[in-house]
Amino acid sequence: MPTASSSPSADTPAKRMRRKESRPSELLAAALDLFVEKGFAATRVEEVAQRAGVSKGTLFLYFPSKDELFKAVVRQTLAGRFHEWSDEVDSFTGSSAELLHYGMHSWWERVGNTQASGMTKLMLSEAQNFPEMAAFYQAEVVQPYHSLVQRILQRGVDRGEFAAVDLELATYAVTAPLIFLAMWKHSVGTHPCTASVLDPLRYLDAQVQILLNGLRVRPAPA
Amino acid sequence: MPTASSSPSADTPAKRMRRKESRPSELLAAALDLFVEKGFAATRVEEVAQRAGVSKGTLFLYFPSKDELFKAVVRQTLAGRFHEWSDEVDSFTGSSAELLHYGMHSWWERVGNTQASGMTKLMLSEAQNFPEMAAFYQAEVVQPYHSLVQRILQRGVDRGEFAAVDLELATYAVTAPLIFLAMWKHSVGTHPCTASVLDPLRYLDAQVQILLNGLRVRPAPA
Amino acid sequence: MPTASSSPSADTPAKRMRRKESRPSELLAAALDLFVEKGFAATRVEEVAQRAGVSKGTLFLYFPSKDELFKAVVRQTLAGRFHEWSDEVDSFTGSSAELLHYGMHSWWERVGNTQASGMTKLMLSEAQNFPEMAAFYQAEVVQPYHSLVQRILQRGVDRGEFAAVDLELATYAVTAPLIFLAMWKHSVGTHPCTASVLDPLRYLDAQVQILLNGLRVRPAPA
Amino acid sequence: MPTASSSPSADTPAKRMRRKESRPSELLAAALDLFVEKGFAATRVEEVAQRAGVSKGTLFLYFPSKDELFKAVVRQTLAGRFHEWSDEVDSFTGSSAELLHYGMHSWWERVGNTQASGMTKLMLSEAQNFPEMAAFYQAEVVQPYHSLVQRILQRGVDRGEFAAVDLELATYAVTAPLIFLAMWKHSVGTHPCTASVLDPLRYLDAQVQILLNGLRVRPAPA
DNA sequence: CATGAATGAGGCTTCATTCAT
DNA sequence: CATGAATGAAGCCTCATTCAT
Repeated sequence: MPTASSSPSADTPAKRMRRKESRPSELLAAALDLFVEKGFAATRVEEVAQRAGVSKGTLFLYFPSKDELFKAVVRQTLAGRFHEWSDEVDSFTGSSAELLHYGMHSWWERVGNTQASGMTKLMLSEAQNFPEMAAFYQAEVVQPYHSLVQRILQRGVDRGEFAAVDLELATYAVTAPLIFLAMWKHSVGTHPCTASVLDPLRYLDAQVQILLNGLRVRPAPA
Repeated sequence: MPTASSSPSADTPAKRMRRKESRPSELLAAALDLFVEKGFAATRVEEVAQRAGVSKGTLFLYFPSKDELFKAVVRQTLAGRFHEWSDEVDSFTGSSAELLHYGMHSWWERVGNTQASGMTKLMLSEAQNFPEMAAFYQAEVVQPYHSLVQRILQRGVDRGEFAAVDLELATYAVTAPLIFLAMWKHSVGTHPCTASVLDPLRYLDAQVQILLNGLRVRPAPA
Repeated sequence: MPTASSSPSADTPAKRMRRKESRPSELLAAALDLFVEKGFAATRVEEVAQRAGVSKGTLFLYFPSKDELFKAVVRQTLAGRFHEWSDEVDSFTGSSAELLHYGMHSWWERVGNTQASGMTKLMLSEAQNFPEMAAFYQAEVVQPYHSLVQRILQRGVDRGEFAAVDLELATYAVTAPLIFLAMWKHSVGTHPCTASVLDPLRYLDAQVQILLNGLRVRPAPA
Repeated sequence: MPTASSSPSADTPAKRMRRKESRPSELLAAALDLFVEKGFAATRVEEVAQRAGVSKGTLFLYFPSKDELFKAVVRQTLAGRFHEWSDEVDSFTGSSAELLHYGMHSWWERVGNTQASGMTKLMLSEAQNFPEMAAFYQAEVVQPYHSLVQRILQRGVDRGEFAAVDLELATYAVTAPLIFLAMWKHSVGTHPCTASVLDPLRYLDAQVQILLNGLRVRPAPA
């Protein structure tokens, strides 16, 4: 340890360099928080930069505009998680009722109860102003999600566990409570006075039960 | 009365028409459209005025600020319709299953399938930025709605038609598809490519069925 | 009194007609009050109209613009009073010291302690923005005033009552306390906390005494 | 160090010069000029910015609003100079008559004959519209000034140089010519035709003489 | 690369002025 | 003549974006 060259002395660019790689993701995380919290228009880029610990100008080194920052947030938050979930469905060994229950609770744990669900709200709210983004969201998020749910339902039908209902409608039936929870969490759910009224987990359990009743679930044939 | 030639018919290009009586509602209608379409922040007051056929300054003769215009839209669109609906519930003579079906389809006809549902989306999206407005919405819209649904469900329970489920959760179960439809209609539903995928009426029917199954509806005791 | 034709029945234009003549002066009075109270820019024409009991449009029937209204106020308030005062000086029979005392107290009673002094303040404040008006004020008010004061002083000198001072400077010495009182009355003097600190009449008395001392007043030679 | 060629000399037309340090004072100077010249309401912030050589937005980096800019001008121009003046009074060794003469001429050199006297005019003119500002001005400018003048007069009385007059009134007698000069300089005094009529220094000399006569000045007792 | 001072288009709001009734 | 609803230019202020350092 001859010289303490690694210590961040006054002008050492070490600190900057060290974090250069992570700057975009830090900015995206800050932007996600603020967009979800305040909406797109009400969020100022300077706030995003501050929360990410950089200056306003730096943000524009990584994202050419506020619009592009928004698109990047959507892409990062929602892309590339369906592959993993699809594998889980494929390798699931329990009953389809259990799979449906597992899937919906998984969604809550991994999406609904995280900032990611804020993006759902954000897309639904601001999609109109970003047609390009809406198309992207439709193709990269809505469609994969839809397929995934349909595969779960089809599995139940194929195995004789679910009645042969209209899969399209049933998919929406699954989706509605998730949308509802996402919206609830990020709107009225943020007010303390109303926050304790709805227990999301109990609500999800009840929804699964209703859905299964609606699907006239039967035990897997022996 | 062959031709009402003296009436200032619709297409009259006359400027400076004096119609103080109808201005507020025209402005509110224009504002509703644009707020729903583009969100609060992205809507410019000049656009609202233009769509209402007046100049920017005229808007401020009737609403002291953009915020107040927004509040007025909320009031006009959502408040004060629950009294009528409450009466309908009181005087309903059919089964509670029919009442639930009727209520949800009524909502679709009178709210969901109109611009009014856009305000639901808007409130959920922008409420954070208007704490005062959020409180108003909670008190004047959410609470009355909640009470109304609970009364329907309680009626079924009291008459032995519905199982004695958790009314709070059941209310959310009723609400979720409505929220879903409202969000769907005003986001992805506006794109032609996706518009035909979901038939709201069939979806509602299916939801009612699922709910009734979930509530283990039984025929009214003979 | 055969028929009560003079009673102001519903649509009788009598009331309007009766006051048509006085409209301009009512508007000028209202404008004077408000201009003095709030300044030119901060006074809205609608306020002036309201205080005069007419509508905004009516004001523009009598004055083509807010600027012209201001000019009219200046003209009306300050024109044609010097002739009367000049006569008073001519016919004054007492000593010149008494004349100076009388003149300054007269000014307070007729100008300083009325809204007219507000115009002094107003001209001093806003003259820059109305070069034309400033010239008018200079010619129609300042010059006549100046002449009047100089005649009083000259009278004292001619009669051996005042020392033969620089009349120009002496005129300003007379003027300063009047300007001071006018400004004081319409600025800090309006606040209750400071209003009672200065008694204008005592202040004027003291000023006259100082002036007379300064002019080394001597009794008129026997 | 023959030539400082690298320094950004005065005439550099470069835009986006970064001079955070000097911006506030440049803006304050520009604002002072314009406020004095045109009044508060008639001065547009963009004018102030232009005169300071910056853009509209830059002004708002340093002052959060036009009102605050005005307050800052008042603070910088008038407050915080009384301490220095108070010291001068304490350490003055001449007669009280000389002190009075010195004080009034000092005022002319340091305030009356500078833009600072424009703020006096401005406060008197616009104070009504800024109650908060008026209170600040009263506390930070009027009161200290008043105390200072009274101390000068009291010194003369204590030393037997001045008659024991009403100090309150005497203070106003001292103040009136200063107010008069300030108003005169910034209203009619700006017009060339009238500018040469009054020589402020001679006027002040005459006023001092009148005051001293009025105070029945006597030589300091031997 | 990073900074943050500077920019200026654009939004909300006011209000003098117009004009159909 | 009188009204007051309507207009639109103009002002204050914000903030996404740029760029000299």
